[in-house]
Amino acid sequence: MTSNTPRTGRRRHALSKERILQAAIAILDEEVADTESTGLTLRALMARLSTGSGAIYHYVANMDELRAAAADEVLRLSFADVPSDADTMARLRIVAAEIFDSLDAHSWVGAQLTRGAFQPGALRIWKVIGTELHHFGLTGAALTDAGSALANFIFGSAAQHTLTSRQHANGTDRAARLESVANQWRSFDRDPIVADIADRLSEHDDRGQFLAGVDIILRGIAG
Amino acid sequence: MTSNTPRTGRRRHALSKERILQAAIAILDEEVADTESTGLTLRALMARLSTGSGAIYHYVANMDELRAAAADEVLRLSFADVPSDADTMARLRIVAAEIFDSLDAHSWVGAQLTRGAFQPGALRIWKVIGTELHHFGLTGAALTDAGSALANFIFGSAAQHTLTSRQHANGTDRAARLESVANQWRSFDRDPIVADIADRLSEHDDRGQFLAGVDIILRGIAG
DNA sequence: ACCTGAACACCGTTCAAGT
DNA sequence: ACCTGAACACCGTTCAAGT
Repeated sequence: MTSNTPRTGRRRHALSKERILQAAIAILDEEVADTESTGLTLRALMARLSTGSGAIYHYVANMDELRAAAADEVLRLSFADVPSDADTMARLRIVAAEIFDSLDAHSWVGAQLTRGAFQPGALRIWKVIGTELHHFGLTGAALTDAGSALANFIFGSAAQHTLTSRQHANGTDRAARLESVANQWRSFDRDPIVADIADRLSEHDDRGQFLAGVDIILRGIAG
Repeated sequence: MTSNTPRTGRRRHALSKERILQAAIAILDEEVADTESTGLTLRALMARLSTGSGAIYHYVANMDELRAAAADEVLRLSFADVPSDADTMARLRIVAAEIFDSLDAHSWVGAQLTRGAFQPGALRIWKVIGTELHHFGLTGAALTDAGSALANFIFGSAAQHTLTSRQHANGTDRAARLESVANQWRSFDRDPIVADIADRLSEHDDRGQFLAGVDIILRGIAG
């Protein structure tokens, strides 16, 4: 950012928390292989930054905190421009769509949000929802009940969506992956209702289903 | 089950998938310490069953599959008695409450349901919800939209609830843990809306909030 | 202060060998 | 068929040592 480190022509890229965070995001974005990827690994981070473990631990408390920070960073960038003129419900719909697109572009974020311990990304989502619902006029238990309905739906959708996210392997495409999940369901349980759900799963549009869910909940809140 | 292995008076407890599953559940139920527990470990399983790794791998494909099966088993037992006379919405409320109580009694299940790969427990929940919504008269996209709203809300709530579940450490009680989470939120973000949510978090009743969320979604579906 | 890298205490999984 | 347990290829984290 600032114009120091003018020494070496090809500067040594001094380490920083910010640089580590960006490297972590880059690795996680690339890591999405057809196989169940290992995710972000300290050793992968060391290789990319060509440094040792001690250097990284000088800036980061531990790997879990780094993973949580990476997910939060992706979400932070996703709340770009919510028009202030729209009404609350319309704004919540826009925010939800932004979150979905962000999760879809970075398939690992959904899984990260429901990992143990404190997740700043989850708090970020809670905050934007809570703010809008407050503007809508809700307070107290009505606000937290409505907020938890919407936030937990988003967390659950996010975690599920990690399995079928767009940005996955180069080899297998989304349709093939959806069909494979559907087949798993069908072979695991022969019940016709499961077959029905599996049929729709393999043909269906995740984004549309997510937004339909948001609308159901907003209707339940307003109604 | 059958009356064989009559040889040794103190029978050697022949290994089986069922016995491994029960041991895994027992370990996970006990593992809930104040510290972020490691969860189920192959070596812990070996110690409890006093056997080697090869013996376990003879019955189980891998640890992830075992963890998924353990969560599914807990959920299977939770759908005890749903009265057939009640109407669909009432039955869905009862089913949701049963799921919550199950998650609350086994704090690890919530986190497990949103882990990678195929989760039979998630399919089980989808199935019971889908069946009820089908009885209600929904089909096609209306059914999957409503089902995903309810199912994903449950998955998200489950994952969040793992952090504050009743059956946790012996030392720290639920109230203290909730207060600590609330403090983490407050110190992470000074925004008054966050403080508001944190206040209610530390005093509030998870079960009531969960059921309120279910009611909001059911209202959105019916409305 | 910042960085290196060996060492440690763990993981899950495999597999030759026993019965 | 069922089980044993050493060996392997990984993890995240710590820390004495360098600059």
